[in-house]
Amino acid sequence: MQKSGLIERMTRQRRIILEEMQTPGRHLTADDVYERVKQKIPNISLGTVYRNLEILHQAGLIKKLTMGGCQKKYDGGMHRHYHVRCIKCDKVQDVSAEAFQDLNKAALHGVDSFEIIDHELEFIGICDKCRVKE
Amino acid sequence: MQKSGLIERMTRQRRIILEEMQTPGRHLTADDVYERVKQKIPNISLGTVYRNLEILHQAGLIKKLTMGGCQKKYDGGMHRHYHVRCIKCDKVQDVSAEAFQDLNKAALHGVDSFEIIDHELEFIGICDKCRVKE
DNA sequence: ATAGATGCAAAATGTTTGCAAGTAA
DNA sequence: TTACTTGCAAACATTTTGCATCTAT
Repeated sequence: MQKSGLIERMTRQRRIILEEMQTPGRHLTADDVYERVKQKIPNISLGTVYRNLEILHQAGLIKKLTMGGCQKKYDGGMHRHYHVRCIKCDKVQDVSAEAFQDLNKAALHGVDSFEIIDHELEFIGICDKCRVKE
Repeated sequence: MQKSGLIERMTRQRRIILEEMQTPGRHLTADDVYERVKQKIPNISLGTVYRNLEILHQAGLIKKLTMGGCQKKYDGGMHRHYHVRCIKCDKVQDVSAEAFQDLNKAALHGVDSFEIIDHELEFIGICDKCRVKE
């Protein structure tokens, strides 16, 4: 992870969303964040949460996780970890990410009760065009 | 990848969807599949496509890709490859998956014009509970 | 002062579901 | 024959957007 942009304005909403993301609770959906922030700013709108999560993500301050499903999840944490997802019931379990030469085999050591079948790996970066625009 | 179940009935719709998935075109959305299959079965419904993609996925015959965005994509291909996604514009490019000790560094060799920032890795498997049910 | 941010509500997008009719085994 | 599958349409869930107002710089 690395910084790749700066926030122009730090509004109350944005600051509190960021603070909320930096606490240990992980894998928050936009709606999770909305519910949490609402306790401090009762009239914040869900649209604002979405807009800010995207901005914070693009600034490199939080991660946007794909997590297999449709609903995106956001993670303000820094420590690297992976996930196993059950092909049948969609249950997700964390995998500690250490020394993985043979990825599938290594995953077995970080997880119990899962039969590993496959994995998906996606790199995140900035393409030429967008780098120029910055 | 591996087989992990069998299809009970092979309807015309299911067979043609599967055939369509086995051609080289990759990263098809449900709607892409719908459009293609409609050329052979004009009155097929989108719901049927969704239902069958899920069934084929659970049978281990096709992969369901997360791909970062909300829209799920399906891949009938067998050869392993990864993706780079631009954090800004969401452009996706394939990465050939060979010898990657240091994953981010290795990705650089499979891709041009991207600045790699991070990656997401997700394992897919079957959990205890679901294995028992089978 | 003003570019950017907000709240609200409506729209767009993607996916799932209930049901009556149809079909593979 | 019958349990599974289909097409259709409506329902759902999630995310995005337009706009008038507000606010951090």
